[in-house]
Amino acid sequence: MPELPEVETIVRMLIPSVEGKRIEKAELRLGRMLLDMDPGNFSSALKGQGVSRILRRGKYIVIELADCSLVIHLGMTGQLTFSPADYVENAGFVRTVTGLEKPKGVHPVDKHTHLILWLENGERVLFRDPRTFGKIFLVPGRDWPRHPRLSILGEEPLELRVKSFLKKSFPAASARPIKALLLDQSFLAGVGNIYADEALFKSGIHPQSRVRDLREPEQVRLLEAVKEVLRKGIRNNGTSFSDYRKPDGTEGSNQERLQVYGRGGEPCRSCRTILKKSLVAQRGTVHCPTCQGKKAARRHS
DNA sequence: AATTCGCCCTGTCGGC
DNA sequence: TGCCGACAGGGCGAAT
Repeated sequence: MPELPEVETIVRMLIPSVEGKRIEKAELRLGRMLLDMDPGNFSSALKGQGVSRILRRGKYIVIELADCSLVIHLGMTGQLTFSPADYVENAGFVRTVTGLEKPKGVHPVDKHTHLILWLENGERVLFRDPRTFGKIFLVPGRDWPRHPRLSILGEEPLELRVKSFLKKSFPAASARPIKALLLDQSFLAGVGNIYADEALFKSGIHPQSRVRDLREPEQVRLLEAVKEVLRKGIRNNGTSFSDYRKPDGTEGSNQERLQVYGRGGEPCRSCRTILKKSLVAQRGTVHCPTCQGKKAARRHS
């Protein structure tokens, strides 16, 4: 599922090929992906607009245009790809510098392709989402930070200073499991199930620990771990555990470097204990009973 | 007021 | 082999 590192990777890779270009036509193929707007109005609002800036806020992709902003959330299985002018739809083979090859990368337009932004010269931005948990909406001008979906977002994990953030925003009396807090987008914007489990493992904290039971050193360790696993995710171009793809259609590589997510029943890479899968805050959760137990907490202090 | 629950959706996988 | 239920889960609005 696309979380902060995946969305950041997509944005960084889209910028060089899309910023500064003009949208000739917007083709919305599944109306219910669009929020609060008539699909016809949407297409006419986008037509002819230049892309001035592409950025990320939490897990949202913001595409600023001349007089409105197109906001996209990829949900669980959303993909945003760039299809170059010479991309051949459904071609069995394409001619490349090394000869005839099957086209790689960008997924052809299929029944899961819900939005096509046609740029000049036949270039396209494709939004594809098999499970349709994604969302598309339009915000007037550059006012997207005040849109209800974005205004509730907490701080950007990679921009905050840990100590002052904790002082200001850590709900020290909360009885919630710490993992629920990490997933709460009004606390931190952009952390999802993968990086929450990875950060808890890295800091040696049990996902079910109550927020109020974490002492300051643990809080600091956890937030530093969040930043580290997110930066590592970005370095590796995101985690292609299932559907996530980069804008060129290829996979990231962070899935090869995960310590716990998706590894329930396998041995811990650190201590060989069998990793335990459970349900925490209604989310599938994997942790190491040894590295993230009470004894581990003492070991870290 | 804080927290949990139910729902949306479809491809994939394991069991029989 | 084929069918079917379980599962994956982000975020919102309702329920507790």
